[in-house]
Amino acid sequence: MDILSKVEPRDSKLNANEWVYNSLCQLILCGEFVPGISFTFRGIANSFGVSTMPVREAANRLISEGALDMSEKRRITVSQMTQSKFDELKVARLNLEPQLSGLALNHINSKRLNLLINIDKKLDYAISTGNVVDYIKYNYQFHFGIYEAGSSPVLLPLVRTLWLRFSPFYRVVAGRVGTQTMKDFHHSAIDAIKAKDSVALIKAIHSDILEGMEMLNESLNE
Amino acid sequence: MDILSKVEPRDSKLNANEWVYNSLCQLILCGEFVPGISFTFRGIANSFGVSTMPVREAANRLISEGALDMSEKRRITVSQMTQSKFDELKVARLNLEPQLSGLALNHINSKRLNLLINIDKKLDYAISTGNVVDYIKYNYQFHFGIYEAGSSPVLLPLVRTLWLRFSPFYRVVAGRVGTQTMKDFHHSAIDAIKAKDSVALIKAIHSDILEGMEMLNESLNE
DNA sequence: CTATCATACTTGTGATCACAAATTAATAAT
DNA sequence: ATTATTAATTTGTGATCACAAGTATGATAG
Repeated sequence: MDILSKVEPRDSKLNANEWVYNSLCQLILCGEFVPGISFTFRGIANSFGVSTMPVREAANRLISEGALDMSEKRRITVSQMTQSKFDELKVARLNLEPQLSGLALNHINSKRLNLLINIDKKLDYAISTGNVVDYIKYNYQFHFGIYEAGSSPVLLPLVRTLWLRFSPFYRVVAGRVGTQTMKDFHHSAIDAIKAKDSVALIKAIHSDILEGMEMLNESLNE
Repeated sequence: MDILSKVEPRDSKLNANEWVYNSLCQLILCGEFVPGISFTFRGIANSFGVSTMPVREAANRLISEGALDMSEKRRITVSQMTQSKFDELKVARLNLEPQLSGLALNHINSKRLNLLINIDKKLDYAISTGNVVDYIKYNYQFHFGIYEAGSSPVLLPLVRTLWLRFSPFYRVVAGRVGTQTMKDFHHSAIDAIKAKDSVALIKAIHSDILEGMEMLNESLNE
């Protein structure tokens, strides 16, 4: 697979293993990977032009975070979604992300607000043109554009692992049902941020997650 | 440091890196490590009698989970607690662990219930004799004796990372204030399990966490 | 054509080595 | 005695190698 073209070039002050880890995260979160696809250490190492060493560190980290699986047949695979995993992801997201957005609200300045508005525009455009990959990407950027405002040392990494786990599944479902049925619930979040209304923001994020996870759950049952 | 004596011997069917990881987790969760203590890859490798390779994988995983820090520029340390970390840990625990116990309740059979009752007895004894290390250990065993009943693939690993993060701090505070002021809020949890009352169990776990974290928070501010 | 088994190849794991960067020890200078 | 400078040592990182265990390939027999 041609990975390097979809990945940011290596920053010289970044360790090789961090570069590989960040790149794999980006690929997962932006919906480039599909559940079930499998890799090998040597294969990834070849794609990135590094030795297997930094790949082992990056991939093992993603395995421990639940984003990748080490199959019993000596292959690294993108985790498949199951009903029980999904139910727990929903519980975790609904309990953590609204809280996290509430903590971040005070740190959202006007510059970041404009950024969010801009991302949301691109999101709307992706929906109207049926661009699934862009939809996944900008939806991610919108949520973490909020969450990352306050640099929460515990909740933010936690929530990131949740997204790493469901993003590949998200990609598949979005690709199947298309973007026509997708709605954009981010406007009420933006309004809440403008009004600096913490309760309203928490509520907006909560219903956004609920709506999205409902949609995913329907696809899981058929 | 003499590590091997406090750690389970290596299971032959376990990879070296898993053995090291599990052992380090056990040491952290049972309060054997104190925040600020520092290691090196080669030092740990020597203690375990393995090469640096499996230690790197184990320690890097713990670093990515927030239990250890790669601090300054070349030392692995047990993370120090800060107020913001603590506040987020409290939020995360209160939002995840009660839910997790609720999911696990249906999978607690009478055998496991007896195990929990037994652990709680040891916990009471540790409190009355002022044995801080045992208190930390049995408190952990009690909570995860509940949580692990239902093998939750998402919430359980998540909650484990939370415990990895606050356990060393817990150890310090408990050592300072002693066990005299500690109360045992587990009886109401046991009653709820006996009655198979999900709501009551969730409430019991919630107040147990709240009480414990309140105690920790006081020590953080002085 | 199918099934069985031996062979060749690939994989993750762990050990070892090279190396630059950082820390520590040692020495010299004031 | 204290500081500045240099040498020695230790550290994490990444590459490479050996190896057992898995997978794919292909030959052989029925």
